[in-house]
Amino acid sequence: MGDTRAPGQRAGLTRDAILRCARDVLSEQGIDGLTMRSVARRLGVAPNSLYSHVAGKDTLVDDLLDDVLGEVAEPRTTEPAAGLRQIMTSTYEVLLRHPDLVPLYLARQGSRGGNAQRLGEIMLDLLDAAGIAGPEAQEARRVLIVYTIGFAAMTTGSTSDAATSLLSRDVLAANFTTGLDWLLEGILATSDNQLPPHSL
Amino acid sequence: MGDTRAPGQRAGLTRDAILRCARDVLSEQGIDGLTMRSVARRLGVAPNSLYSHVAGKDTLVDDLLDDVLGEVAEPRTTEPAAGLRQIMTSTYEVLLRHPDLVPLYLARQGSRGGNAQRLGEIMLDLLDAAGIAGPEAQEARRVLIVYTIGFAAMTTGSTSDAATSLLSRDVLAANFTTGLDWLLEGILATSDNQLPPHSL
DNA sequence: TCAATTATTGGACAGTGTACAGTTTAACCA
DNA sequence: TGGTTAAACTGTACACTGTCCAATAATTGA
Repeated sequence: MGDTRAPGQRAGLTRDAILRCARDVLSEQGIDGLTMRSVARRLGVAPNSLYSHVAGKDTLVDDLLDDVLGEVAEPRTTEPAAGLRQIMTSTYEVLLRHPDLVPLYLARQGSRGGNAQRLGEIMLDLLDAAGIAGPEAQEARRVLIVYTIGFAAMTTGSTSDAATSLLSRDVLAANFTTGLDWLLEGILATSDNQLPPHSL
Repeated sequence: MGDTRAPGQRAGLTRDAILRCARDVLSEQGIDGLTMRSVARRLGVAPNSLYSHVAGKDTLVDDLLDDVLGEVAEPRTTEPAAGLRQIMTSTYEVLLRHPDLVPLYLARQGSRGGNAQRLGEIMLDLLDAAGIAGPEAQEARRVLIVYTIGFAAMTTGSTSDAATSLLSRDVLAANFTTGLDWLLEGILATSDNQLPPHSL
């Protein structure tokens, strides 16, 4: 650790580098191990240095969560049922890829960052194409989001629970899809323009 | 605050009093305001005193969560669909009565205390009566729990979201029931002994 | 009545997020 | 090229957190 820097000497710090590092620390040390100081230490930098690139710990975590949502694939169709199933499934897969983040999403009830907003609007567009708009659309969206994050938490969490480990990821993922289809069926059934019967 | 106590003088502290007080602090000051010191201050006691009745902050919060689950009413029937609907609805209502706790349930993925265990076993019994046992029963239970807590979070959370406040609690509660029935329908349909058609 | 246990305190420690005031570097404009 | 300005980074420090330790008073039981 001989490479101490005098005040003023640049370290080449970057908002992205900090986010990446925070993600690494989180996955290696868990949520309790994620501190400004631990991130700074791993970057070989004084804790305060982070504040030149990040507003604070809360927004760091917020940014972290929203950053990951950038991995969610946009749906490749404008057909409501298929599009919604695609976007939710992609979200579910992204969450499974970052198990450590899932409890954070739950505690903060999602994310309000740019990526979250973008995905949210895509969902509203799809719902609108199904004839669902206004408050009902907002609600349907929240149902889908809660279901997806909740299910990811179920798939992901508490490996200490003996009963859980008996269930394979695949089984749970399959159940995610069937439950999602139940929800979509129910949501889209409230629409005025009914869908063609076999669209699900 | 003249009533300082010398070391050794009893304050009549109680585990239950501490839990109740912690709940009050939580609902008034939010999760960030819930500290050992704030609870102790409100009880007119030194922070360390709490450690004679509670193992630490983590278990305090755990106990708090499980304590509230004691309010959930046991189902008044052994008929699976009705019983499950009763127990989940009661849980949902209890959660709505304690909105501040909901994010904590989410972050900790439920509760592992005695009350949680009792309720969980009642659910398994009901599922068993419907011919669902083993891993499928575990999974069905988790689906129901995640759905219920998740929906409570949706009903409860983020009053800052302008769109949300347009939806009344009643509308959301009604939606909880319909979604719950979808899930029950789907879960119980996987059973071998089919239910009589109109049992839902 | 005396001993043992328990509840409570003051004081302290390590760790947290973050503000402040400096120092160096890089960027920009003459 | 040189001088000015803005930004990156540091050391130090503060208020706050959860929790341990040793001392003390009250309670309990024999």
